[in-house]
Amino acid sequence: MKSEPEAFGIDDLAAAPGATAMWDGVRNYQARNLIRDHMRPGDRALLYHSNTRPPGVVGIVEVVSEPYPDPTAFDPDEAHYDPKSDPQAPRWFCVDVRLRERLPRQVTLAALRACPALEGSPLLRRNNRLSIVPLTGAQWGAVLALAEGR
DNA sequence: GCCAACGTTGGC
DNA sequence: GCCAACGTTGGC
Repeated sequence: MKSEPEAFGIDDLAAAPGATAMWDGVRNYQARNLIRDHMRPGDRALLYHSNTRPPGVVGIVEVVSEPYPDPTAFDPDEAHYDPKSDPQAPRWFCVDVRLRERLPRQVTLAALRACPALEGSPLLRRNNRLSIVPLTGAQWGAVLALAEGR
């Protein structure tokens, strides 16, 4: 799960009550489908900081809610307001996530690119604009191995 | 339904 | 700050 730390990063999540926050604002259909159709309580995800120097994976979060309609889509005062999302037929979904741990050290995009086990991951596709990408178990393990310096 | 214009993302 | 990629919009 990708976010810009300037907007909402691992420090913001850590500072939230219960280290838990609503992962809102996803406005991409592919990412929406991943949330709505695949995320369930207990699932874990890597937290990735984008648009920062250096970009990379910084922590592990846990999904702690079922997917539910993103309330920020209904609120004209919200930056991600979408008048086309009808509360009766919500277009956008979110989940609540809780910070489980900060990685002992950030796994930079450069390190991810240099890791053979991650070759072909959608995360590393050039100009990846998906804010949520799926990982295989092997890829998950490879990222954690990098974080632990193995 | 096509496609050009436009806006956004995000690495560098 | 630049720029490539790509999703979205809207005129036709």
